[in-house]
Amino acid sequence: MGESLSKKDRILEVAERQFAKRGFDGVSLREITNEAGVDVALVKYHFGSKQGLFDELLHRRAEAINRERSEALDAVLARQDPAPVEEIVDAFTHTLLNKVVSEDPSWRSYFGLLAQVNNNPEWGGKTMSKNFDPLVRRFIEALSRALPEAKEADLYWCYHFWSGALTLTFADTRRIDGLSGGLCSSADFEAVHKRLVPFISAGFRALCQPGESHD
Amino acid sequence: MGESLSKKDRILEVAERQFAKRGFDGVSLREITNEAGVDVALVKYHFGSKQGLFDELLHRRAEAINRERSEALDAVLARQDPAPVEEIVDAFTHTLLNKVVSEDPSWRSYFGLLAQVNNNPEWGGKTMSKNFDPLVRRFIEALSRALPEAKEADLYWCYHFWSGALTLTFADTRRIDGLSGGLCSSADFEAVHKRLVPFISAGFRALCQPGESHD
DNA sequence: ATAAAAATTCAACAGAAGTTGAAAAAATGC
DNA sequence: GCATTTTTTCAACTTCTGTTGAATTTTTAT
Repeated sequence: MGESLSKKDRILEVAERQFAKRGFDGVSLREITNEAGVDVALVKYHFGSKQGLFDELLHRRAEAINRERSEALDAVLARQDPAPVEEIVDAFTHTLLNKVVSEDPSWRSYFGLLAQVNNNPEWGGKTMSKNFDPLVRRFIEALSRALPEAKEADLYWCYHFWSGALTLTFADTRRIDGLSGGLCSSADFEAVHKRLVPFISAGFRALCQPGESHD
Repeated sequence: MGESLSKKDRILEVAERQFAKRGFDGVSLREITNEAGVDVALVKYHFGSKQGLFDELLHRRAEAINRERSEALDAVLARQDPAPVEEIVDAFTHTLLNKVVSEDPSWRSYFGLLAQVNNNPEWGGKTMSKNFDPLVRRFIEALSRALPEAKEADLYWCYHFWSGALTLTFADTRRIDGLSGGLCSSADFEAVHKRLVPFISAGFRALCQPGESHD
């Protein structure tokens, strides 16, 4: 059989892609189940509800991400602690971008999903926090050692900007393609990786290193 | 009289707030018209369709924003051209943040709306481009003069990161409130303003000033 | 082989969705 | 005051929404 995925997995795969593209309310269960070639009722059986399906999507890859990122941070800190800002920022970022560049395309859908969630004013904050804040705190602590003069609030705001930049990247709106007249491509995640780390690191230093006065 | 707005304007006001909070597909016309105290059919009469209402919302404030930002840039460049990166970045940013801080709360809804649009993978890129790209190009040209060694692609990517950071701010997800243990507040746009400009400016310099080394 | 459990299908409901044509009301111009 | 246009209401119609109970098939374990 060419299609060896279970019906449950087919639902997950299609739902991930469609939710990422059109948002939670922008896709109906029937659109998902039709594309997956299964009955609508299976959603209730396997996931309880539409919201249950969405939550499962979000959760199932979050642990893997958190583990990989945590290990990447461990590796950096094992070599040197405090570590350079660039290396900490890179540990947080390259895990995601590598997955998008090299591995199966479903990861790209997942990060698109995260982009939707991260910018959702209703429940996005809570959902992101539940899945990722413990890990983020580890990174911020590492950054706080790398930038010993930093005020804590500044570190959180820097992370906020960082998160926004990364998120818009994963949203993959193709706006930059037209804006740049074809010079840049929204899907060129290698180009992003090369630039995001120094960009964000410089931002952290500017706000969190002594001598820079911002208030 | 407390309520002197026309029915058309009441629809616009409620729709702006609700779309910003829950997205285009997350709100029904009846929720909007009920809250506004008008008949559903008025949407078709005044705006043609739900999409027409949304487009009108987006468009009606875009021109004012573009004009103000353009004048802010003019003022900076009149004083000095090439202008310092910080001043150019600030001209782009403070127009929005000032409106959110001081003026009527509907602006905050509008920027929340922009956050929704900017991260929409389906039609967000096209919509943002149509409304804002000509102005963005002016800013990028000014930045290109401020950073004469910059490669063009780097400038566009820097703008992309910048846009993402600003956008997540306007999404106002309150994630940072919990993450920071109450140290930061998602709604504290003054705190953002104080930090965003140096953060983004440092990013631009890091990527676009080749000689500058930061280690 | 058979009984129990898991997975899947079927048909439907009850409500909500965007849209719409026609009638009524209000505002406008003369 | 009357005719015309603009605005608003009313009622409905399809289509689609998430959800669900019961029946059926498939798998698993014995």
